[in-house]
Amino acid sequence: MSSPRVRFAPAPTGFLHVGSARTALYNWLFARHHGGEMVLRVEDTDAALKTQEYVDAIVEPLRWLGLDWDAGPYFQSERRDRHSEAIEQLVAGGAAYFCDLTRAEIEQRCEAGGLPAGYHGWSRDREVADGPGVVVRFRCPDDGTTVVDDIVRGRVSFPNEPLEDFVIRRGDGSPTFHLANAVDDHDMGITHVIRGEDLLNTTPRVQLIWQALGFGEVPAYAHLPLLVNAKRQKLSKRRDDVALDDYRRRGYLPEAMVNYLALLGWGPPDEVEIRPLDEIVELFDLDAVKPAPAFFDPARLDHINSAYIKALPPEQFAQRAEPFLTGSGAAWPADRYDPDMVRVLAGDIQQRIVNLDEVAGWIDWILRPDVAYDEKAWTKAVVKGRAAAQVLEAVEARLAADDFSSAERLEAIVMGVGDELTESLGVRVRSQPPVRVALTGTGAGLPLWEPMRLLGKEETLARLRKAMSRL
RNA sequence: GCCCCCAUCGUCCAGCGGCCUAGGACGCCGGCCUUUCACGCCGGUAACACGGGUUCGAAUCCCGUUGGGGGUGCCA
Repeated sequence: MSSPRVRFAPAPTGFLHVGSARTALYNWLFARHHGGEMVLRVEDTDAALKTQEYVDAIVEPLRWLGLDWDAGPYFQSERRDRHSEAIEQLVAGGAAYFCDLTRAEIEQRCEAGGLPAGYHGWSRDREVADGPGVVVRFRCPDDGTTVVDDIVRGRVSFPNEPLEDFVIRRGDGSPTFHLANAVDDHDMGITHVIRGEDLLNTTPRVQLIWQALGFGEVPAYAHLPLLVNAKRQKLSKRRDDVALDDYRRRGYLPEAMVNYLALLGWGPPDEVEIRPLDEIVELFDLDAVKPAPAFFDPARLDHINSAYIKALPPEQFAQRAEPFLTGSGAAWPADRYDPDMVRVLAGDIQQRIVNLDEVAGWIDWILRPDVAYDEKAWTKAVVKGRAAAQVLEAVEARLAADDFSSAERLEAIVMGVGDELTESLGVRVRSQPPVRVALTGTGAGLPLWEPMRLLGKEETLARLRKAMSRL
């Protein structure tokens, strides 16, 4: 294939939808695989949406994912003159005409004529003059078929008959997206239009405009399967988690997100699903994309994210977790946070979390000045724990003589107390549970010894004494 | 209503006429490991929607049915 040129053309809605992100990714993968180019074009036919905030809401998530583009961002709203020119050309050639019927009038006529709802070509020969509030409609063929050759779906035929003469210029003079789409795709030299299946039905209109404008051969089309929720409905802002940025905030890694998104509608031939992006670029192609809708499965995303988190070197893990530990929402004094602590504990934390926002839950007991006891754990390990008081007392005494320079030695000391009491009392005594609850407040957590060393001698002894006094 | 799309384990993907008593992954279940919680490892569960064709042979091709979804705007 000779250097394709694709475009990602989102509407500015204030956030980037995961479905849009998938579309952007597939465009990007296709362009990169074939050594082509990608254009970013913001479909702001409504110019009011062209604010920095709305543009950032598209651009930043794309950058976060690691997707770049070779041209743009272009703005549809900046091409208004060119669109008007195309509309004039269509009107002059008779392919489009003016219409002054309002929504209410159209309804009235339908009712009066017993027709199904919609516009039925009434203004075609009324010779309406242009003016404020007047729209331009495209004259659709009354019969025949429009054929869309789709890379994912094969040949799709649409009868022209049910197509109404649709609006290509609104009453305020702005172009609608069908018109702008055809003109922009043509002018920008787009060779492949890759987008969601929800737009498949609009393709005949765009192609009809394309032909009427004398643009020649239409681009190749590829309509990607929709991303759906558990009920198999198209993901929607109202009922589903669709904002890509929310996933970032919840601690998903961009490389995991991109990897997962690539797998919705496509799979590598060798069945190795978790792999670096450059390998996906190499293996990806549009003709291998599956046409059926794909469920955006949070459980699977979690699995992939946890795999990426586990693979992070300690240094990097600490670095990437930092934003989740230093925010204003942190439940500890800022000066207690130490990036080196996370680096040291990285391995133990990594195997226990799915998202970066879970890091805090494993180490907050070290960072918080006070222990928050989980009463159930306290009761089980300390109140009902065998010889718990003796364990705490002995551990405190021996730890007081240690310098806390070695986690291994701390482990030997605590476990040794358990073994000795087991021997002297003749029953199995577990020393770890009461110590763990005394220090962390909970019954389960990271392997205790390294964190204990990090917590420090003074703090450790204080917490042990506090637990003893609480008994 | 009309138009369009889709249909392999619960989910995602493999299979593009014989290699399929249908493969991988997630999930789920069971076991091993483990003096916390996890990780890890091993094993198991589970699908070609249905009915007709075509063919020596169909999960794979065709038609229909059923089911699901999308579209039907002066949104994109």
